[in-house]
Order: sequence, then structure tokens, then C-alpha cells
Amino acid sequence: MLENPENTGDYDPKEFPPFAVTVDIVLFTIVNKSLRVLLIQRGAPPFRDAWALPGGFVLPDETLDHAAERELSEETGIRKKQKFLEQLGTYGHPERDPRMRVVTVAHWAIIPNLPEPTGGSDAKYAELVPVSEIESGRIRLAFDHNTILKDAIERARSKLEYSTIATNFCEKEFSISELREVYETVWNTKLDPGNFQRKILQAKDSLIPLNKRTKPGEKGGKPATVYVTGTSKSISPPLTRPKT
Amino acid sequence: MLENPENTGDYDPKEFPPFAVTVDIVLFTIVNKSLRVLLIQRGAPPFRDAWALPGGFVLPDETLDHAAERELSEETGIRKKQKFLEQLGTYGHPERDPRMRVVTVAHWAIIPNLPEPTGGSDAKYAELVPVSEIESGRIRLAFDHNTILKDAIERARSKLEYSTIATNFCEKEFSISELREVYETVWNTKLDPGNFQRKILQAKDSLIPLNKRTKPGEKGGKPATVYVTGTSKSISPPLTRPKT
DNA sequence: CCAAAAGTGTTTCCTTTACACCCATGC
DNA sequence: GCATGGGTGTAAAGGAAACACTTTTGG
Repeated sequence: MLENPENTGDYDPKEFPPFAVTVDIVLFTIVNKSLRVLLIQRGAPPFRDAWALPGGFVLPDETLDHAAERELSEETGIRKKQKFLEQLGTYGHPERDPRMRVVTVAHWAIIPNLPEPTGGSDAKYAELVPVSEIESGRIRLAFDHNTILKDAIERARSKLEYSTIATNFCEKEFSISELREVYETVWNTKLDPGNFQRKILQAKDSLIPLNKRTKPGEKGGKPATVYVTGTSKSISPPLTRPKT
Repeated sequence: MLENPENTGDYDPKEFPPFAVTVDIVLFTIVNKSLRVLLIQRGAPPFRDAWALPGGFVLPDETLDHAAERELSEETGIRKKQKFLEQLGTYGHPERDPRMRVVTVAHWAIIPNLPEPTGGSDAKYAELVPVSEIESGRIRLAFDHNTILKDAIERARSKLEYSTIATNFCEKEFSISELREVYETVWNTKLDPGNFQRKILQAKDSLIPLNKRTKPGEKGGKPATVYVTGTSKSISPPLTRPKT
């Protein structure tokens, strides 16, 4: 029933099939209450001029996470501590790159308030594209990047429910309503301010209040308590997305 | 801020660093109300005689899922339709294999009632090891397989909550109490039979009743309705693990 | 004063939990 | 009859949703 495993996992390094291993990054940020993802316009075939996810080779002596972090820094110039980066999944269809066999380890990341790359000379090449543009089908990405991005969006939406990653869209210090706005933006929904406040605060050690208030806006309003992220990475009981 | 991406994703195939890409499989099954995982005893260094997860190379023209399925068939001889197989994550630390740079795409799988490989001449090489043995720390696996297995166990436990994969531990036709036993085994807990029945049945289209009853055991009992898996892969609202 | 936003209280409803109880079978 | 396991009923407790209400600011 079970074959002799003598030859399983034991191999001659010379006979392994040649693969290229890359990382691709799905970087989310929120601009103007709109969830956006960093895309790059390709400058060479295949898929010349098409939008693609940023990414690159894994170097011979670095971990996968390190490669992802390095690419992220290279693409955004940001080295902030306060970022979120996690493996998403690996995509390795034999024909996903017409030139050669490439297996890519996709990651997804969150950075708060990424400055829009438009305006500089890079404007033609990199852009923060609204996720709604991709979900509506108006934009077709290179390679299998539509699939990767779709998976990343679902992962992000789902992970807001039971983890505190939403705080990564905010600056280090934030108010509950800023955090609620993140949820509303990513889930594309409206949430009751009172109930949201209670649910997020009852999750132990996830938010730490500071002895500090925000400044109200132009038209007034009660100053809000300022919080920082706590030690707990999970929210229990989870927040749940409204259905449909 | 964002560097020119002309050179991103555009490369000369000759200059890519050489990687070996493998798949490793965490195969779960239940024997005697104990959750077990298929391990193989290595026959060559490194980690000679240590237990390891089954796995092997991804071939030049196959998908990652196909490689996993192929390895699974080769290891178990089973080609059943009724199995579950899913990507778990990718592990690629530069030193995870002392011989060369190997990136492995780990998968996890469920097969019902896998016959124990003990008894044949393979007895020395492959075994269904209770997960409790590994969790207690009594068994140290080769490479980073302890990490992979730990992740797989958590994934399995978590995924029982909101999906119908538990049915993959059962034969094609099963009773609710057989399904409950799966949950109790994987979660290592006791569940209220009445409440379990209601919760699992209120998930629409996840279980389809047949016009059929089980035979009671030796000591009697009411015959149970027989079910098959329905079209829905998700359970909502989810079943939740009892805490602690 | 009013408008606006933060935050709390309260009522209603729904789900979960615990466990009692009935049903169908073997012996 | 009794024991065993399948399945349903139900009352109490707990949590979620909707929304009224209070607080603190700007104008």
C-alpha cells in the first residue's frame, strides 16, 4: 500500500528540475476612504504596458519573508516598523510565465497612508489603483495576478474579522472612529458607531487607550480618545461582516 | 519614492538563482478515535532514521496541486475521488535543507480510514503517528517538518469550524454521530450530541439526508439517518471550538 | 443656540447552552 | 423489561442589533 520511501526526499542535487522562485507583493493602503493596491506598469514583454503586482527574485541566501520585505522596501522606499506583511499563497502553474517555469510566493501587506506615486517621473509606472477598479473587471493584470489579488482581497476582508491587522492601515495613534472607517472601507459597508466601539474594546489587550484626545473637526464634535495597538493580535469574539 | 520598475519582473532566464521546489504532504486520517498523520522514516542522511513528511519534487510540467496529488497517490496508493487536498503554505528558509536551497510548498490532506501501513514489509518505513505524540514533543521530525505539521494541525482544527471538510474523514455515507466523533477527535473535546445535530443541520446544503438508516451497534440504540456531503462547502454560522 | 461627532444606555431579538425527555433498536 | 444511542423540546443565559440619549466640542 505504501511504497518504499527510500527514494523519497533523498535526491542528487544535480538532477533537480530548474525553477525560478519569486515573491509578488499585494500592498494595500487606504487613500480618501478607498482601498487601493500598488500596481506597476510593465515596461517589457510579456504583458508589456499591462499592470502587474510588484515583485522579484528570491535571492540565494534570504528567507521568503525577507525577500518579500526587501521588495516591499524597494518598491515603496518605506522601512517603517509599523507594517504588516504575511504570506498569502504560492502560485506555480507551469504556464503562468511564458518564458520559463516560475513559482511565485505571494505575500500581502498593509502600509498606512502610502504617498501616491503619481506626480514624480514614476507616474507612468506605479500607481495606487482602487480595488473596486479591479473587482469590477475593468483592469486586467499581467500573469495570474488577477487571481493572486482576488485571493489577497478575500484574505484581507476575512482577517479583519478576527485579528487586529486593521490598525496597520492607521498611524501609530488612532481613534476608534478612524479604525471603524478602515473596516467600513475594506468591507465596503456601514457600521454602527456605538456597537463597533463596544465590540472592539471588549477584545482584551487589543487596544490601549492613551491619556489623550483628538482635535475635533471644523464643525465640532466631541474629542475622541486616542489608542495604540495592544499586545493581542486577535479579536474575540470576532467582528462579523454584515451579509451581502 | 517608488523606484523605476523597468527591471522588475523582467529578467534573463539564465541569471535566475537555482532553486529546487518540492511538495510536502501532511496527510491526516483517524484511526481508533485518534487523529494521525502519515510519516515516513528516512533511509538516508541528512536526518537518517528520523521521521519526515512524505513529499517530493515538483516536475517541470505539472502544477503544484498536481504534484501534491501525485505524491499523495504514490505514498498511499489511493486514488479516491473523496479526498481533500489543499495548499498550506510555503517554507523556504535557506538552511532548511543542508544540501541545497529547497523551497517546499506544503499541502495538507484528509483521507478516511487509511489502512495502517504496519504489517507489510514497509512497516519499518511508514506509519500513522498519533498527532498527540508529536504535540507532546516526544517525536522530533526531520528538516522543518515540525513547524509544517504544527501549522497543518492548527489549520485543520480551525477549518472544521467554518467548512465541511470534516466529512472527508468519513466514508461517503455517514451519520451525524460519526461526524461528531470526527470533531471530537480533531478538537480533542466532547460535544453535546443534540446541539451538534441542530447546528450542523441548519447549515444549508451542507448535508443531504438519504432515505436510509444505520444499523445500531451490539447494544442497541435508535438507527441513525445516513447523510452524504451536500453542495455547500461552508458552515454558517460556524461551529465553534470550546475554549481551553 | 445648533450641528457634529464620541460615547453610553436600553430594549428587543436571536443564538447558544444545558439538559430533560421521547424514540427506536438489541438483548 | 433495561440499556443504548438518535433525535427533539425547552427554559435560562448570553450576545447582537437598533437606536435613543448624553457628552463635548465648533460655530
